[in-house]
Amino acid sequence: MGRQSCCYKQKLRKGLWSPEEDEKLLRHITKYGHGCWSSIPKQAGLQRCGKSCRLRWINYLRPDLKRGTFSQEEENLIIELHAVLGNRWSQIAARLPGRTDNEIKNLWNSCLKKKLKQKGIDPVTHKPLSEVENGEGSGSNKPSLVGHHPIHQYTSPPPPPPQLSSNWFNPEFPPPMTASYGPLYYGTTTGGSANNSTWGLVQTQTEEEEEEEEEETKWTEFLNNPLLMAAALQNQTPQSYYNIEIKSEPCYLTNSSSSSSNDMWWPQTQQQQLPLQHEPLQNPDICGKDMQRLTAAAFGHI
DNA sequence: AAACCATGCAACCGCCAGTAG
DNA sequence: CCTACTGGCGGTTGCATGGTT
Repeated sequence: MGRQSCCYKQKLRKGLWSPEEDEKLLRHITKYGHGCWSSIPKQAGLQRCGKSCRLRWINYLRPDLKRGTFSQEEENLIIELHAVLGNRWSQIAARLPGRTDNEIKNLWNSCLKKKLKQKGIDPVTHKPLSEVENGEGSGSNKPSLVGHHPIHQYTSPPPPPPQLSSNWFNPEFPPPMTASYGPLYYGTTTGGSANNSTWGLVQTQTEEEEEEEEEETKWTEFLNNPLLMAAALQNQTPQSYYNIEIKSEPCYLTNSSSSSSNDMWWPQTQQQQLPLQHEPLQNPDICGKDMQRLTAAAFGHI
């Protein structure tokens, strides 16, 4: 309410982009790279703010964007990643080549949420709705762990769950409510190939509340002890964590020292960018920046 | 045919973190 | 240290479009 946007202050254009504006921006970035976004509008002859240009480029003009409807696999992946990352759209988008965080966010809000509800799953907690309803007012004032799932669930997965990722929209999903299901976990089945890594629901042991409390203490300890975390991270296979990492922006700008007019910014191919199964684990990141800081601390970078 | 409604999507807003001066 | 600036992110809004009454 209080303050005006940058566009207002500078009397800049707002609203939908015209094809002419698109062309100007595209031509400019193609030729010079984006460099400093705030200076782009001037250089490109646009009556827009830098932020607006950046958004337009990222969400619409980028040449590596995959337009069109989401495949079933993509939808499933988004749901699975959302269970772990919560609303960290940019990190989710980093796992889906050619998709933007905005696109994914829109899909989630307009479509996937509904689908999950229809399946009886709470889109926020990813637990069965019945459980969520019952759980309310049960005296548990603990903050939701969605998007902040304890790392040990990934490093030491329980036995393979009954449901795998591809079953999200099976007619038989969700499974019969005979058991209580906790947060999603990701794990690698023992003795199998790396391809046996699966997502699934953790069966919680509601009767063991003491143990739960102990687990929570361990988790707090874990978070507060970078060395423990670092050890866990180092034990990861590339498939663990689903290769979740700090947003891996496609590299549009090469090292300025080696840049030429031809190689300065064009995006990597999708294959280079992120084949889930082949990319080595470089920046495992379950809890985003916080985790990054902690792991950095663990390795003595802080 | 017109009015109304629902939906999807593009873009804006405001906040935050990082960084340069 | 402090401040201003910038880029990035998630939440939200508003418009266009298609479907329904």
